[in-house]
Amino acid sequence: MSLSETWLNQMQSDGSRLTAPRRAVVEILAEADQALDPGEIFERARRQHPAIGLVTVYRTLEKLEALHLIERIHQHEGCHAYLRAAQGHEHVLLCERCGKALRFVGDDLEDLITALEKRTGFLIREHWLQLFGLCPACQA
Amino acid sequence: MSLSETWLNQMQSDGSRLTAPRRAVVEILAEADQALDPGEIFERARRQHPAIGLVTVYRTLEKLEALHLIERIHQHEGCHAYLRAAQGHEHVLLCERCGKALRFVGDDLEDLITALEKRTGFLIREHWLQLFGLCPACQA
DNA sequence: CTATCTGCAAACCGTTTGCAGCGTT
DNA sequence: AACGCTGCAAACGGTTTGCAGATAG
Repeated sequence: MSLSETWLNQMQSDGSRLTAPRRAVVEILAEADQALDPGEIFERARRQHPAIGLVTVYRTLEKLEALHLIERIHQHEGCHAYLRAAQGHEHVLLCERCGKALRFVGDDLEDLITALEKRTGFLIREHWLQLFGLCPACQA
Repeated sequence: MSLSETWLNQMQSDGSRLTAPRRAVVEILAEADQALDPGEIFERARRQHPAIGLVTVYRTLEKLEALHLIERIHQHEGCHAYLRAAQGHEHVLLCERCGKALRFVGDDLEDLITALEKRTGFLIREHWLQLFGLCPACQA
């Protein structure tokens, strides 16, 4: 089963209806190898389903985010792009030039976190780690 | 010399003029122990200088950011708050409840980054690390 | 004296909301 | 048949811009 089918099933179990514009948005996000903002998603969705409205894109994003299937990615240029959500301890590596996004697992932070908790008295509950650079293709 | 004086000097060297509304904004940001958004800065600046306009806050933020004296902090709730810029390899630890921000130095990421570069072919040039939790006061 | 800065009002633009009709289940 | 979904248009709210007068250097 493809990722978009899985997402559609989850949406349906949640009480959502499966409509053509929604399928278009889900497919775009499930297949994307980079974070996309609402405008970009709208533009792409339009190619499959020209009648779609931007509002439907926003509403579908809201639902997908509520189900933790996608999440907002923060970058220098803005924080309005969405990507498949991290699973477990995944973080993200982004190409600064083409936007290509790669998720990776890497949790060597335990020691740092424990030391900081001791030093600052904070109780640390979450961490964000993002790496930026150039993907192989963009180094050329 | 206090931090706000240092910042004001840097602005002046850059060709900016030192005006009362600007001094108010600079002092607020230099002294803040948490990230503040334009509206919050405006509200506080107003107390010292009631005639100040929101626009001046935005324009001062722009200058301070261009001089790398402050930077935008990204949080779940939004990405519009500014904090004293990180120096060198500093990262940030934020209290989810009161917003208190602490900068810390902690760079155990070399190994992770080298391993990822080898594995993905990316050339990694930057990383963001943010920790979230509860400060000592907010744990009570 | 001159260039920069200021506050105001208006323009902007991405996002959200209200609504009447449509489509899924 | 019922309820959710759709696109449209209007509302919204934060940010930016144009401008004429004020002010730092």
